[in-house]
Amino acid sequence: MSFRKERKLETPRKVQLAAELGLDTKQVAVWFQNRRARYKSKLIEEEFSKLRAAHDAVVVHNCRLEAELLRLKERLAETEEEKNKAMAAAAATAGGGGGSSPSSSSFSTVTAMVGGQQFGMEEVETDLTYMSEYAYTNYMMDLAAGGYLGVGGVYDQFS
DNA sequence: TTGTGTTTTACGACCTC
DNA sequence: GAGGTCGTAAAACACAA
Repeated sequence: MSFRKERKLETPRKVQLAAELGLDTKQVAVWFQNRRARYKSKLIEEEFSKLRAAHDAVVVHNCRLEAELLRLKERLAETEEEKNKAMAAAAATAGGGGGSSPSSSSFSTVTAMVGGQQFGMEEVETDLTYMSEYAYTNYMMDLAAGGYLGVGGVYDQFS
């Protein structure tokens, strides 16, 4: 009860407590030292738990962002393919009669929203260059198999 | 009963004021 | 020098097998 009120003891209080408990003042002092140590380690443990939870949430969020990026990359590739086909068809039907300029193609206006920010095709392409396909593949395979490794497992793969 | 893990008590080494 | 933290040994305790 005394420890709840005061983490450290003044000498008069220590002497008083020792007298009340029928103990040596040294025992009271040592008890408070040990009690402070336990209290401190408990606080550290709680702080660690909070940090770990925050960290795990960030890892999961990162996985989702990477998955979203890969989906965009795939969509980009499909769009590019359609664009090339359309341009080839246009060139074939024009038959050298002078068609429209390639730069006027509607495909050049394709954009994507990532994290609330709008990117043009080239920007998305550049960002996608840096993403980890390995991490994404493992993450999606785990989800598909119903054997999601948990945050720790995913984290291990990233680290 | 016993092996094992956890908690409590006590101490020495070192640090700070 | 008094009193603090830190690391650790030993005793006490809890509990599953």
